[in-house]
This record gives sequence, structure tokens and C-alpha cells, in this order.
Amino acid sequence: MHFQLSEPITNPPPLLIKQHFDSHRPQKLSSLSFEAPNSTKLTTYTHLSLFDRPINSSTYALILESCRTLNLGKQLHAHTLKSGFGGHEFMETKLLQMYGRFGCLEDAELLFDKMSLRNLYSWTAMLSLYVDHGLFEEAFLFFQELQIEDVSVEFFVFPLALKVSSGLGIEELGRQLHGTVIKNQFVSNLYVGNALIDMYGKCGNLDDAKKVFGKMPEKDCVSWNSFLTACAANGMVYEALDFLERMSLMENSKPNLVSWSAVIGGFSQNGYDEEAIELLLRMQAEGIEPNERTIASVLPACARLQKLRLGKEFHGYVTRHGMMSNFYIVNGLIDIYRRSADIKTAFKLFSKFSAKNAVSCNTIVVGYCENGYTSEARELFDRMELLGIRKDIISWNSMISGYVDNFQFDEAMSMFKDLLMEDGIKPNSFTLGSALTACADTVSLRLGKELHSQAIVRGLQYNTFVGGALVEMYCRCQDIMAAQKAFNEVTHLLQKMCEDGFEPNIYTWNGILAGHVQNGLHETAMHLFSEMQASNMWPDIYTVGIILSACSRLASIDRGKQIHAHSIRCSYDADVHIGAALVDMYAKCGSIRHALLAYERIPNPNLISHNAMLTAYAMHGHAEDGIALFRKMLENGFTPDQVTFLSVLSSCVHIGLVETAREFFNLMQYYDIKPTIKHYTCMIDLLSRTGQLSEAYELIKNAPMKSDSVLWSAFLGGCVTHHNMELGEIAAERLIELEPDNTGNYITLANLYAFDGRWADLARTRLKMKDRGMHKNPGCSWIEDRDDVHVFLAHDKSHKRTEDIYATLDNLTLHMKS
DNA sequence: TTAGGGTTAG
Repeated sequence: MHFQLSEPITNPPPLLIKQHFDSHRPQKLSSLSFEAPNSTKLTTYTHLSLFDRPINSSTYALILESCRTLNLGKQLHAHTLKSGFGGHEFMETKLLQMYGRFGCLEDAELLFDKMSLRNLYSWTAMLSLYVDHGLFEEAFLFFQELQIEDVSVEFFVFPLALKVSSGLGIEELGRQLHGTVIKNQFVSNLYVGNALIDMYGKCGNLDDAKKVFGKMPEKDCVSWNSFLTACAANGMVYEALDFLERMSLMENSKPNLVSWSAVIGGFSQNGYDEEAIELLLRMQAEGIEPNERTIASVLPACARLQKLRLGKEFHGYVTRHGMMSNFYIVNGLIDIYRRSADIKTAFKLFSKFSAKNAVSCNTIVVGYCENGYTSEARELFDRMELLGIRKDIISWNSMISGYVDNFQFDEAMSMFKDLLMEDGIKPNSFTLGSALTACADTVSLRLGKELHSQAIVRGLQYNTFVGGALVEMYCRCQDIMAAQKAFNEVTHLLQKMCEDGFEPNIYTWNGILAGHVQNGLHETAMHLFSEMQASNMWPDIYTVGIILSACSRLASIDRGKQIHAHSIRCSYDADVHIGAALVDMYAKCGSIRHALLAYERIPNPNLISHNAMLTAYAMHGHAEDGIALFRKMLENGFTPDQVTFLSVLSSCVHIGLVETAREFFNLMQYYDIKPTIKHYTCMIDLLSRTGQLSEAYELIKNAPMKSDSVLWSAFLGGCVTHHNMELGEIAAERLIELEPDNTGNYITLANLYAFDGRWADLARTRLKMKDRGMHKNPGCSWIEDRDDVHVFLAHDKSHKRTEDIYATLDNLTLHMKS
């Protein structure tokens, strides 16, 4: 590809030159000049086309507009100066716009400051530069300067100024501008009217948007689109859709790509994820192809639904259409893979992506933390600065909450303190919420109270999330033993908050419920849950997770099924966390069948899902199924973690598979997973049960951690079963050292002596118990029947239906014997 | 030389 621009560039009319730039492979032009800005070709080209010929201002303007690299732009700037266009207002405005397009704010500001003559157009160009870059504070100050300068303001400044108001989120500013617009009689101007609709819509004031829309003497497609967008963005999605359909019946305002995109975006932003995707397909069926913005607005919907296959289709589409340099698109894709638990692909996309920004990094930080890789997340977080990416509040919050979720509370709190030191970045409701959760989990009341005052200082105490986290923190810290007392305190706190204008919402409720469940107050949590539903509060995905955990602790399958039905209605059951909670709940409530059904309904099961099912199998003694699932996981390339191995090892214990267990235990090394004491306990339990006591003892001695009582009990159990006096005695003595008050240990030792006929030792052990004032606690069991608890001890005859009970017992014994 | 649609954190 050669530039055939050696012909005089000024000879053809300016329009032809523009065509040259636009149709003559503009990408090629930019890539060449980008790769080799000083190449002779480009220099020749600029020489031939610009240096050797006189050029008029409109030709300059056209070249500046179609200029695709900053380098060329700067050369053009130099050239205008040489050609005596310095101080030419029109030319300098064009240069400002050029710098704006390349994001060179400083160059633009420098030029603007040096300009000897400024007119309304140059002021407007500079203002729109600030607005386009989202620098609304700067834009606001600049606009005030503009008003002080004695420039007569034209109508076209108002749309920009209105954007500043909505950008700053200050409706009052927009209102004042609305007044000025009326005073200056610009109110019937189409552009100004459209901008007013947009401003009111963005400030969430649909009423006034509607008023302006209704009063407009003429409306165009943009007016309709602005109003439709206002509806869609404020949650009136079906109204927006209605407008779209009305537009299609109109002559001169047919719905276009922007109309469709606004509606689709509205559905997506308001959580109507399925509908947003459906609408995209409908739009395509109507013959309108999506652009980058349309795709970017449905990607989050696809991500939230964890539709990995659809996400891959989008990935293909945007690759084919050359959209992979757009960070809205690529970030959206990364988030799809992250949420669909395909963190590998997410990371691959991320590392290949050259236009990474803070959002890309934040998404990956979250992805890392979700998978337990907090140190990798932290590494990326720290590296952002080196990558030239400024950390924003979301980066900090993602890291802090990542630590909280991974129980690294000290790290979370130290990050919170670092954040307070940081310039130009302030903690928000997310930050305080996570920090409060850290306090709740570490039961740090003092710190929690400090955060409470921080929240008050920042006016965030009644923020929905902070309020909920405060309730949760107080719930967990105030040592609430009695459920009633806790409930009273919470309701009291709630009441006080309500009096101060705080309305309990789903976050508050979730905070209360989580506080109770984490304190083991499951029954109270269930009562509160009923109360919450009675107050017409709809449980969200977090509520479902909390209640499921309460159900599993209470082994309450009926209530578990109810909440399962609710999660199916809300499509929460496809979520990997809820899916795993359902599997866990059914397993703990005794139904392995339901657990399996719930597991099979998870569309893209991840490690958490598999682990839940493995644990369920192990819990129910379905060892073969568990081991089979584990092998299948490995075949499918899943990397197991500590939990996986623990489940599968305990499955091996159930059926006495020593060799398989050894294989798995060694496999842990391959995956670079350090066995914990629980893994060792499994191995020792298994070896002891199968009589391989000396090997078990060797393993205990070689274990890198201090042995605890659970481990010694497992070993002792084996010694008793296999009558190994020597090792049994060691185990029992260690156990008595570790738990001097546990009667069971003495009894076991005594029984061991009895087996061996060591009556003197037996007598000494019993004497030791007597000396310490210990006696054997009778075995105790109880049954819950509705609100009654029936307690039974061995040989107990105190129950009012003792006769019935013993008769039934005799009957059962007879049955079993026969 | 002026107006409308897009990503991430609990």
C-alpha cells in the first residue's frame, strides 16, 4: 500500500481530500504513521501535501478532522504556525478539537491559554473537551469563567453546560440553567430541549423530563430517544419499550440503533437480563446490527446470567467485527468469563489486552479473590501503578472485600488504613461495608464503633449497605447469647435508625439475618425471615444464601425446599454459590438425591459446586460415587483444592480404601497443596481402622504440625479395635494430656487395660478419675418435635410415655434380631 | 463548530 498523494493536494476541491482520507484505507494510514512516525514516506507525504503548497483554512480544517494520529496532528499544528495561521480563531478551535480527540488535555489547555483571541467557539470547544473526558468539576469551573468573560452565550453552549450538571449529579444547577434558557428564549430550540430532557433524566427526575418533552414545539428522533433513555435508565423499562414501539409507527422518527440500544441498556442496567438479550435478538431480526455500545450494554447481562456459551458467541462476534480494541467490550467479556468461573480465559483475555484500564484490572482482582488467590490479586493491585493505571475506589474496595471474603481480616483492615492515607480517594459505602464486615467477623466492637463514627462523619450511616453491615456488626459483637435479647437489640437499633429516617431494606435484613446465622441463632433467623417476608420484602440472592445455610444447620428440609422453589423462580439456582448451598443444604438435611438434583441443575459447575457434591457424597457414605466424581473432575482439567481432597479422603475412610487414599494423599503434593491436620487425620483414621497402626504412628510422628485430640482419638480408636496395647497406651496418654477433663479418654484407656488383663493399671486409671472428681457422663440424645424437645439418657425412665417407648424399642430389637 | 445509547466492587 503506497500513498498516492504526490499529486497537488490543493488542486482538488476540499471535499475530495476528505474522501481521500476517509475512503483511502484510513486504518492503513494511521497504522503506518503510528508504527513509523518518522518514516520517510510520511515525511514525504506531509512535505508533498502540506509544505510545498499553500493551503487555506477550510482545507486545514478538513485535514485536521480526518487526522488519525496525534503525531500527524502535532505536525499539522506546527505547520499552521509556520503558515501564519497562529492566532486564527477558527484554526485554533480545530486544533483544540484535534487535541481533544487524542485525549491530550494538557496540549489543549496550553494552546487555549496562549490564544490571543478567543471566541465563543473556542470556549465551547474547550468546554466540550472537559465534558467528553468526564472532567465535570473542571468543566464547571471553566463554564463559570466563560460566564465571567463577556462572551455572549449562544444556545449551543447550553447542552454542554447541562451535561456538566448531570455529570456532577447536581440537579439544582440544571434547573438554574433551565431558567437561563427560558430567559434567553432558547427554550423552543430543539437541541436545548433535547439536552434538558437528558439532564432531567440523568438526575432521575422523570417528571420534569416528561414536562419538557411534552412542551416541545417540534420533536425529532433525538428528542424521542432522550426521553426513552430517561425512562429506561430510571427503571421504567416497559414504558421505554412502549415508546420504541410507538416510534416505529411514526413517519419521521423511526427507532434507530440508538433507540434500541437505550432500551436494551435500560433492561440490562435494571437487572432484566434475559429480556435485554432477547431484545438484542429482536433488534437484529428487525435488520439493525448492534454496534460496540449495544454489545457492551448486554455483556453484563450475559455475565450475570453466567451464560458462558452465549458469551463465547459474543466473543466471536466482536472479534469478527474488529471490536476487540474497545475496552468496554473486552472488559465485559473478561467479566463474563470471570462470573462463569472460567478464570483462566478471563486472565488470558486480560493479559493479551493492550488497552487495559482500571476496570479491566478490578475485574481480574475480583476474579482472583473469588478463587482464593488474594496474593495474586494484591500483586496486580500493586502493579497497576507501574502499568500507568490509576487505582480507583473500586480497585481498593475489590481488594478489601476480597481479603474479607478470604478471612484475611488483618490485611483488609490494614488496606483500609492505607486507603485513608491515600490522596484524592475517599472511602464510600462499599468500603465501610466491607470494613464493618471484617469487624463483625473478628468481633472487634471497638473498631466497629470507630467505623460507625466514620460512617456518620461521611453521612453514610443510613446508606442501605452500611446500615445493614452496622446491624450485622453489632449483632455479632454484642455477645448475644439469648436469641430474644439479640432480636430486641436489633429491632431497637432498627427502630432508632428508622426514627432517624433510615428505612430497613433488603441489605439491612440480610445484615440482620447473617448476624443471627453466624451466631448460631438459626431458629431466630428463620423467624426473622418470616417477618421479613411478611413486610413484603422480596428475598434477594444473598438472603437465599443465608437462609439456606440456616436450613442446613436446622436440618429443616421443608423450609429448605421452599427457599429452593423461590430461588428457581428467581433463577438464583443457576448461580454457583446458591447451587453449592443447595447441595449442602439437601445433604445436611439427609437427602442425597435432592443434593444430586440441585448439583445437576448448576449450568457451569465450578470447584465450589464440585466440592459441595463431593462433601455430600462423603457425608452420606456414598464413597464410590464421590471417588468417581473426583476422577471425572481431574479428567476435565479441574484443579482440586484442600476441600476437594478432604472430601475424597473421607470417602476413602468410609470404605477402607487405603491404597486409593495413599494415591490421593500423594497427589496433593503434585497440585502443590499442603495437607492440613484434617487431611492427616483422615489418613491416620484410615490406617488405624485397617490395622496398619505402626504406619499410622509413623505418619503422626512425621506430620509437620502438632497433633490434636481429634487425630489422637482416631488413632486410639484403631488401637482399641485391633487390641494394640502399646500404641494405644501412648495415644490415650497423649489424649489425656491434651484434654485432661474429657472423661471418655480415661474410659477408653481403662477399657484397653481390661482387654489386656492389666487390672492394676485399670484400677489406677479409675482412681485418677475419682481423684479429679470425674464420673462417666451418661449418653444423652434428644428429638425435636415441633416446639418440644424430648431428652433421653441411658436407662432413663422419666418420659411420660416411657412404657410406649420401651415397648417399641423391644419390638424393634426383635425385628433386627430376626 | 450545538443534542441521544456502553464496562468493574457488597
